[in-house]
Amino acid sequence: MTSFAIARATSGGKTVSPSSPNPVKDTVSAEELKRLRAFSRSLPMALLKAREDVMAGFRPNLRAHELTEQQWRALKALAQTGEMRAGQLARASLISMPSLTRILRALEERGLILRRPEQRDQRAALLSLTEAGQALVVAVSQGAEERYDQIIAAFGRDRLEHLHHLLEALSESLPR
Amino acid sequence: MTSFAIARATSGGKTVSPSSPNPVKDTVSAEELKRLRAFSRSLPMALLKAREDVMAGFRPNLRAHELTEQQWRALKALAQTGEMRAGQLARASLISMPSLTRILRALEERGLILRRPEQRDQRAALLSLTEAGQALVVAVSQGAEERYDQIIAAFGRDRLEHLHHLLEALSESLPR
DNA sequence: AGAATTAAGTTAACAAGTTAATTACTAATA
DNA sequence: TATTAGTAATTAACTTGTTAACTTAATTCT
Repeated sequence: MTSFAIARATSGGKTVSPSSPNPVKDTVSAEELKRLRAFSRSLPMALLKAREDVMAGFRPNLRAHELTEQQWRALKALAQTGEMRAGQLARASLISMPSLTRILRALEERGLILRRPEQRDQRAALLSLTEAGQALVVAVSQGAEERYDQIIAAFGRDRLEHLHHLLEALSESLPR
Repeated sequence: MTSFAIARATSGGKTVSPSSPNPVKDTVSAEELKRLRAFSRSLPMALLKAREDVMAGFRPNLRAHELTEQQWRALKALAQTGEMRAGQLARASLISMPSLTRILRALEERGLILRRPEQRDQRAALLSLTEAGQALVVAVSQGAEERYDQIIAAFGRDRLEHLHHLLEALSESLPR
């Protein structure tokens, strides 16, 4: 409705009409704006929306255990790999080092993880789950698997597998 | 391939050996922990990683224009749809209302958007791009399209299309 | 060995996500 | 009409993402 159309300085359209009080500007017509790539074809948006929709089903379970999504990712990675350094954990859980520092502080205060210095490299610290941390991971995992069953039932196991493969191929095909 | 049986801490493991000084606890063996769903099969993680990898190619362009990712999403949605209310914009750009409030404040201070009250509903405000905002969207879009060309070249147009369809189907198939 | 360089983590500052509470207005109902 | 319920947007409090600067320890180089 609203036409934010004015004049187009760059393209060869008609010149500013004599009655126009404004000089030529870098303005864009509404038509031009709508010719831009639609949001529906934005890959980052599509990935974000899919992730939001999927996570919506997991959040209640995490909340019930007083865990944020990122805290859960860190615990899960430690459970799967065992004792590891902060840098490793950051890469495994897709959490940046500054965020991880804060998250580990919270998990440590809750008694879910342990840190112990490494002999070889005094800069590094080795991280691992406490028994309470291990028990929590198991408990949360049970709830999470139920959600996975829902997703598989609704979306189909084969399509889910296919999606995983496509996503992996996408990441690998991208430069960098 | 991988078997995704859940580790069951509560059920039938062996009982505490007589030599064990500890009473029965909710402990979990390392074996059990590693039987948990692998991160590689976590759909939220796969979507997050793919999105990160894709966005990595867009960020330099955004930074060059002093825009955060979310500011860009808001501007882009306004460009595509035209004047709209905050609630609409929040849904279109996948930004929560509290975040959007802050983002709009920043964009307004930079002179990229306008707000005007709506007659019918005095609570609502109508948002639109200023001419500067329109020009910025066009400029950023040009850089973004170059990245899309890279992605298509590396991943393939047909696979990209296929991925879009799968993601849409996933969102629609999920409950809620 | 001593100086410069590199690496692992932390801290700082600001933007954004999440949940809950609030404000201001509109719609619905008695 | 007055009361109640609902809606749009903002604010508040806390956690996380992002970039850059900084600290400390290990490595390299002369």
